[in-house]
Amino acid sequence: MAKGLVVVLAGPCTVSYEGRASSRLGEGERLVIIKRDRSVLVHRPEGYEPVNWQPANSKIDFTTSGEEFQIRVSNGPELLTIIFTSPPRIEYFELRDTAVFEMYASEEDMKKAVIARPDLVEEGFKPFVEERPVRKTGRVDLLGVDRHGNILVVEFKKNSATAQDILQLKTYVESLQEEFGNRPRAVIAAPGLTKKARSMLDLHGIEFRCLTPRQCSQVLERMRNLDRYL
Amino acid sequence: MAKGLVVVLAGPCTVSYEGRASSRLGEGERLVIIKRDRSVLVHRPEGYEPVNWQPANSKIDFTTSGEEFQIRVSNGPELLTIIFTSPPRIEYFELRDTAVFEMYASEEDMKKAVIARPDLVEEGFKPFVEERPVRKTGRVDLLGVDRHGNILVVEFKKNSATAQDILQLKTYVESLQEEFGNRPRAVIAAPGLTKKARSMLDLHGIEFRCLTPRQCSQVLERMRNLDRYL
DNA sequence: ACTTTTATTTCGCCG
DNA sequence: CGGCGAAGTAAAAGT
Repeated sequence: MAKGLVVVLAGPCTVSYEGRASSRLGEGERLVIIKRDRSVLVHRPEGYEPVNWQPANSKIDFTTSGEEFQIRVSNGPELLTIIFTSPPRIEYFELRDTAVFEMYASEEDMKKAVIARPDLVEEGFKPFVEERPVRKTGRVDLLGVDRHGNILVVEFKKNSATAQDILQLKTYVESLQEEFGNRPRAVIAAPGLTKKARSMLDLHGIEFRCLTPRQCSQVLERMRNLDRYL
Repeated sequence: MAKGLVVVLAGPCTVSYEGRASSRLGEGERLVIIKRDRSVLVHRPEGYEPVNWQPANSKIDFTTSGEEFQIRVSNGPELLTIIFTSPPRIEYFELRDTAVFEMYASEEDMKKAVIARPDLVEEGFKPFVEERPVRKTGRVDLLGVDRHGNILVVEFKKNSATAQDILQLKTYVESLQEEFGNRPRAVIAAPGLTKKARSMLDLHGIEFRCLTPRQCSQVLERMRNLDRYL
């Protein structure tokens, strides 16, 4: 098996798996993808998931006996066996890929949505500063006042807020308390909370507002449609 | 899943995704797999998971502009955009696959095995009800009586039972206690226990029965062989 | 190294 | 259609 190569085999095969569970798949035509990290995927012609697989760094053995071409992929106690009942079509792909995958926080969009519709955080909320610097090296996502004139800071998270998120917001609140003379209200706006984060809310006097990136993108989409009419 | 054309494109591309979240992937060579059910997978040369994807029944549009070949895959609010910066190599695979995939040794199978051989949990155990609802939104895997006529509930886990599993079972026991008037015995049947789970057993009055998916699948296999003789 | 938590989870079942 | 639970979940983060 040459290095840096992705191999795709296509043909009629049976697949069996023994390990944490067992599975059997009778004869049919599938794609078998062998990546250069020695991970193996067996894909049927439909569905997102591979029907069987083996993770990276597996031991891969090829055997031929008569018409049959057999691939054994083992990883500790896990064994995947693919038997091609007639010779598969084989395609080789030399893939160079060094790019970094970046999952973008849509927190920017959440902020935009809340600026457009402050009631997403709380009825009567009036935001007035974005990305307000705090504590030498930090920024609070959004700062404003609530309906009673209390200062209110909002931190956005596109995934469930973690314990660390709560702690960070807490340090911001403490800094702002020193700066303003009294303690601002703090709201973490996120689609959820990890268990630990939930238990920390009361302890640090931080409030939670459930806000999903999905809601926010819908708000923004509605705004764009509205803009088109004006 | 009778017959299907699966298309594999390979070449230098950038990938972006907008939907529940957002992602960006700079230029690099990948495999793009378009299945017959209009699901799309973008695979890098390493790793089990596709870096980006779109599920079955997506809307797929192809556009060419100059050197660029663009694929837009949309599914409701989700949009995946693949831009090939130079023409990709394209391979077509006609795959016929009608076989039935069979998986053994799930939690479901553990339950089946115990119903066939209740002594796997305990001598004299008589199971009565499967998946009995409890507590508005929960279900206890198996409910029956022990040799002394005490109600006994069994929860199956195919991996080592966790602290969370113990807590869940505890809440079920408390609910059933309210419902039945006295506290049922509770057994967690799993191949093992995490350290924390072990320390919680006595505390919450829950019993542990070591039961592996392997044992269970052997029991079921023996039953199948027996059926063949009758 | 082990446990816990997350995920564009996917997938299936059941109401 | 939504909500919940299982998955050979895999992968990442916390302990």
